[in-house]
Amino acid sequence: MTQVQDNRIDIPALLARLPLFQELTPEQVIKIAAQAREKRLTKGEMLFQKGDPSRGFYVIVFGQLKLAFPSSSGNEKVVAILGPKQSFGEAVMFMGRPYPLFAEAIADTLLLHVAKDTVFELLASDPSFARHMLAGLSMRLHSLVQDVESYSLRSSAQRVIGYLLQHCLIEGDGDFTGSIEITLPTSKQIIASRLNLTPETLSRIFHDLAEAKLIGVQGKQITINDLKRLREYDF
Amino acid sequence: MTQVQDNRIDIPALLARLPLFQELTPEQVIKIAAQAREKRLTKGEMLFQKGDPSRGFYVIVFGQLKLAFPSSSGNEKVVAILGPKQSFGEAVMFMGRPYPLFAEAIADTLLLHVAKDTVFELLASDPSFARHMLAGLSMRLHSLVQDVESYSLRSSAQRVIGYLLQHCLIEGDGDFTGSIEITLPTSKQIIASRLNLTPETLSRIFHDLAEAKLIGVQGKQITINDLKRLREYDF
DNA sequence: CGTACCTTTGATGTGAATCAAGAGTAGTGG
DNA sequence: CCACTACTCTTGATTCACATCAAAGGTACG
Repeated sequence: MTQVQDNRIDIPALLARLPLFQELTPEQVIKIAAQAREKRLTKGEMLFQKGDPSRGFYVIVFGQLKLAFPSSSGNEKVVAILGPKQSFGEAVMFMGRPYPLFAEAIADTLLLHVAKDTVFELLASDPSFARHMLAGLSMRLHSLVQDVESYSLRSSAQRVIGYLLQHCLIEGDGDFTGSIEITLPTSKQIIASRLNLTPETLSRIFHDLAEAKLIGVQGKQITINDLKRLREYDF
Repeated sequence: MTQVQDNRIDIPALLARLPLFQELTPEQVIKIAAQAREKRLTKGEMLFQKGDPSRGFYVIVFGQLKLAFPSSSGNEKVVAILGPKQSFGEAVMFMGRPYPLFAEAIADTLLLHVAKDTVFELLASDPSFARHMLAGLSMRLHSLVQDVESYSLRSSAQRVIGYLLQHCLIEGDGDFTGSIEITLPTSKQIIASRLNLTPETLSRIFHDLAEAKLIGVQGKQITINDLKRLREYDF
């Protein structure tokens, strides 16, 4: 919230820390920063709708947003929950097609928009940028493939466990024998959709896992009591 | 089958026709061709297993193969059915991770293997190659996102219809008012898995659509009688 | 021409969605 | 600070789409 009020942010420094721009020269980073557009969103605001044209890609400075498919029957399918330092929209930009999904801020958010032209100039001048861009898209592709595997081969409980385990790796600092604390990044509703579940089903799964003493649930705080047994919970 | 016996194929000419290599100079294409390795597979043979390391990517000259996840319970999940001129394995190559799925020939197949080093040299020397590679990965990402949408938002019948409609666009040559013939590229078993269905369910859906006079089914020959009504079949 | 696999058809089972209420929990304004 | 509104989350009863199980044709191919 302190930064929201601050209109002057050190954009070059911020960009230079992103994996995507890691190997660029300071001059290149400054050039991108100069050409990038700031975009502020308040919670609940739409960044783009499905079908909108793409003019570049986005980087999240702070805040949080979701990428999701709209659906006739009101319920939507969340594909990704994104936070600071994450970028999105690259693939759509390279294909010159309209967005296949919509983006909505789920917290007050500051974004940088990097224009297509800026990217293409960089690609032409710096092969290492191309490699990073390719690596970035490859990662995205890989995790989507993982999602497809989850959706088609795993039960709802297994998907929830997979989600928790993935977030252990990020948050858990070495302490693997004891209990691990996770803070859910957003509402259970949104997480349920991300896991292709209804909120009711997610709630029941948390309940069952808690009853089996595998985890503890207290609002957004999840305690993993027995990592080993959770991994093997394979019914 | 005639080409299988022929050990001399004009590889440069073949490569030059691929979208990926479209803008390369003749010299570059010849260089790739010289460094590419031929790989022959007979129907049923594995190209790589889940977990194998990647040393480059593949291009299909002729034949057909499937990319799929193995599953403990024997049943597998087919992610892609690939044919001539299609490439695969780029993303895994760029990430330096092992394959997340396996590849199996579903017909006698000839592949070209382009080594990682070759790709990286090209990337460094030709920005247009980088753009094509990025466009290629973006397309792949886009279609995976479509798959995720299908799996999570559409019913089994809708997925089957979507599959048929997609194949109309490729095979259907303008004649939109009359009936359109489609030849399924492989067995119904594999197509069912690709659509996240059991063979039984796919069979029943074909039966229902045929009963409603929307399509005709005769082995691998599918006749679409009423494209308009098929598109609107939304139950 | 027989064996092995693909495909169809029918009967039954089940995981997760849907429907329906109630219990937190969080912001809002008087 | 407390009541008011609006969500979000939980819990239970019921339903349904699709899978599973079982068995009988078809089809291909050695």
